[in-house]
Order: sequence, then structure tokens, then C-alpha cells
Amino acid sequence: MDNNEELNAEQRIIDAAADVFEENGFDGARMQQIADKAGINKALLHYYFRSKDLLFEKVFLIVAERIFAGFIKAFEEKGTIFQKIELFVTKHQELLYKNRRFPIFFFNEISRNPMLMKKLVAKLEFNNRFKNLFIQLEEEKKAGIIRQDVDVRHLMINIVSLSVFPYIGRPVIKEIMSDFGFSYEQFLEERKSVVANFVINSIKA
Amino acid sequence: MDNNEELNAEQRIIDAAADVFEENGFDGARMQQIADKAGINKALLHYYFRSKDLLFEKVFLIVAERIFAGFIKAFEEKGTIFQKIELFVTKHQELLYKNRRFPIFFFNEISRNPMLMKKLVAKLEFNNRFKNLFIQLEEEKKAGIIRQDVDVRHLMINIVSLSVFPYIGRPVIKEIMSDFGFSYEQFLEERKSVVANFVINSIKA
DNA sequence: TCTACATTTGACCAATTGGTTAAACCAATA
DNA sequence: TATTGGTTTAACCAATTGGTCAAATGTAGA
Repeated sequence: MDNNEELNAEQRIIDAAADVFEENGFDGARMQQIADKAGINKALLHYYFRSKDLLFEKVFLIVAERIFAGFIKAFEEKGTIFQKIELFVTKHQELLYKNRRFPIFFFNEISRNPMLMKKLVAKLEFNNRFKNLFIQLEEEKKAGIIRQDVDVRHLMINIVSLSVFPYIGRPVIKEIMSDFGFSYEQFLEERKSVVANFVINSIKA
Repeated sequence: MDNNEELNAEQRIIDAAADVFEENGFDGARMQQIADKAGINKALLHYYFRSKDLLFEKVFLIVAERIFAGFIKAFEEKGTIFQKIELFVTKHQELLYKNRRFPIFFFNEISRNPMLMKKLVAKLEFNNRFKNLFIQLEEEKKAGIIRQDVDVRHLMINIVSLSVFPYIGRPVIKEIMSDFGFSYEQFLEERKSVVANFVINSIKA
């Protein structure tokens, strides 16, 4: 259960804290549990990070930054808009599958303390990350490849919604799928192609 | 702040608890805060509901049942599949707008304790609520109105994803929208028509 | 080896929290 | 009016929790 003994204490604390916070949320997490998982004394947590709040903020930003970086990278692939969407959705699914507990944790904590989002944005600088995508979409609109009424903002949120929601609503979808005689895992697998097709069908002229 | 003094203590407790739990989550909620909001002594909470766990479960199921009932009702409207989708999306948006804090609360608590979902399903009996929709979709497929490759399960999840996610990701979307020079409220308003069109475009033959 | 400094620990603390209890209150009824 | 039963309260409790502190341990350089 304890992390690699080779790493220094500070890194072991961060790893352990990420795990415990992601599993239990800020309010549900216990400093003692983090200390145990890191294999150190509880006082050492405060030696390195002063308080639960500061430890949480540091860990939250580290984890969120890592995952968002992966998310954003998938935006920067080359190709037609349809190819981009396909690649983008596939990459997101893989990333999400490897970090299944992250979405509900992230959105819950952000909702509890929206200031975290400001701090995350400051670290990510994704202000003009979407500029290229925006330009490309306008071009493909003019070329008659995609519908005139497509709105970049809504399109982006739509893609993310379709990718992320199944992980947020995992227990709900699990229940519904079993009603239909399917497994949740199978549903996720199918979704890799379904979502891309769904989006493409909805925007192509 | 305190609820209607006319109501009996039990109901006042339920209302107050719903509010406090929805705002802070189970772990973040305090029995004292619930008692204060209900205008009663803390001991009375235990007199009526024994423990925090039992109070939470009762309140959670009451609130979730009420909202899911509204959700499901929107499924049972008459009309073509396109009309249904339009009506369905619009009704959901209104319901969600009135219960903005519910989605993130609901999915977080369900994620923390999936057994709640089982109990909710048992109360709702929505096993065969979707049968009609399923049949209608197959018919419209045969009639060549919608695409052959449409899958009811994915379509349903897609619709819900597109409707619900903007409420779960509120602070995130708020941030992104302000980058684009738009307000979150405006974005939600636009979405009423955008989502329906998006879905319809993606499934029509 | 001695010293200075960072690291780590066990023991401890004050505050908070969910929960209990015995007594008080109050309305109905005999 | 006296009694009974449900309702409500103040006071209290044990356990947990985030956090502190002085002492111990390790370690690199003089």
C-alpha cells in the first residue's frame, strides 16, 4: 500500500495525499491516513505543508495540471476537423479510463471552492490554446464542410460532456446498463467510436 | 433563513437537512448547522432520525426521487422522436436550472456510496419506463427517419450528458466562457436550443 | 570529533463532532 | 385536576481531528 520508499518524504506525501484526497474528497480525507500511506509521522505533513488546506491545494493543482495537460495536448493534433475530433475523443477516453476517479473528485472540489479553478487556469495558460481550433472551424464552415450554425463554444462543451459524463455518472450508468443487459465496461468501450461519430454527424453539412 | 415555522419539526428538519447536505455534502455537513437552520435543538435530530447516516439517506432519497420523477416525466410526452427530444431537453434544462446544486451533489454522493443508487432505483421503478422510447426509435429507424446506427443506450446517455454536464462543470465553464467574452447564464440560455439541435442533427438519416 | 542544520518523531492539546440522557414541556384525555 | 405520552431541551460525553512542540535522529562540513 505504501509508496516507493526510495522517493523522498515530500514526494511520498504528495503521492499519498493525491490518493487519499481523490478517494475521499477534502472533507472526507484524514491527515492521519495520508501520513500512514506515505509511511511517515503525521507531524511531518505539517512540517512540509503547514496545514491540510495548503497540502490539498498543492496536491490538487499538481494532479489537475497533469491531467489537463493531457487533455489540452489532444487538441493540438494535426488534420481535418473530423480527424481531430476522432483523435481527440479517443485520447480523452484513454486518459479518463486511466484516471477514473478524477472527474467526480475534480468537479466536486472545484464546485466547493471555485477559486481553485482560477489558480489552475493561471498555471495552464489555456487562454489562446483554442485559437487554432476556432480559426479552423470558421474555415471549414466557409468551405461548406460543416454546418453554418455550429458554435465553437458549444461544440467544445458538447465533446467534453459526452466524454466525461459517463465517468461522473458511473454508478448510475452501471445500473441503467445492467437493466439493458450490458456491462458498464462494454459501454465505455463502445463509446470510443460512438461519441466521435455522434459529434461528427451533428456538425457535418 | 429558517424555514416556515408552520411546518412540523420533522418536515422542517428534512428541508433544512436537504439544504445543508446539498450545499456541503455528507462529510462537510454539520448536524448543528442543520438543527440551527431547522430552528430546533440538535438532540431532536437524533430523536427523529437516530443518526447522521440515516438522516442523510432519508433526505437524499426524498430529494433525488423528486427530481428524477421530473426527469422521467419528460420522457413520456407524445409526438415524433424529434419533438420528444426537443421537449425533453427543454424540460430538463428548466428542471436543472431550478436545482443547480443538485447534479454535483447527487453524483458525488452516489459515487461515495453506490448503494444509494440501488435504493433509488428500487423507489423509482424505471426499469420499463424506457420501453416505449425504445420501440419508437426502432420504428423510426425502419421508417428511415433516423440513422440505422443509432443506439438507444448511447443516445439516452448522450442527451443526459449534454444537459447535465454544464451544471456539474459550472465553475470551469464559467471560466472558459469569460475567456470567450460570454457569460455563463447566457451560455445556458443558448443551450436550450443548441442541445436539441445537436442531438437531432446527429441522429436524423 | 564537534557543530550546525535539516529531518523525523512521540506525546500532547484544544476544538469540534456525532451522539446520549435525564429532565422539562405540553397537549390530550380520563 | 391528575396522568399519560409524545415532543423538546440543556447539559454532557467520548472520540476524533487538525495542529503544535520539544526532543531525538541523521548528516554534511569544519
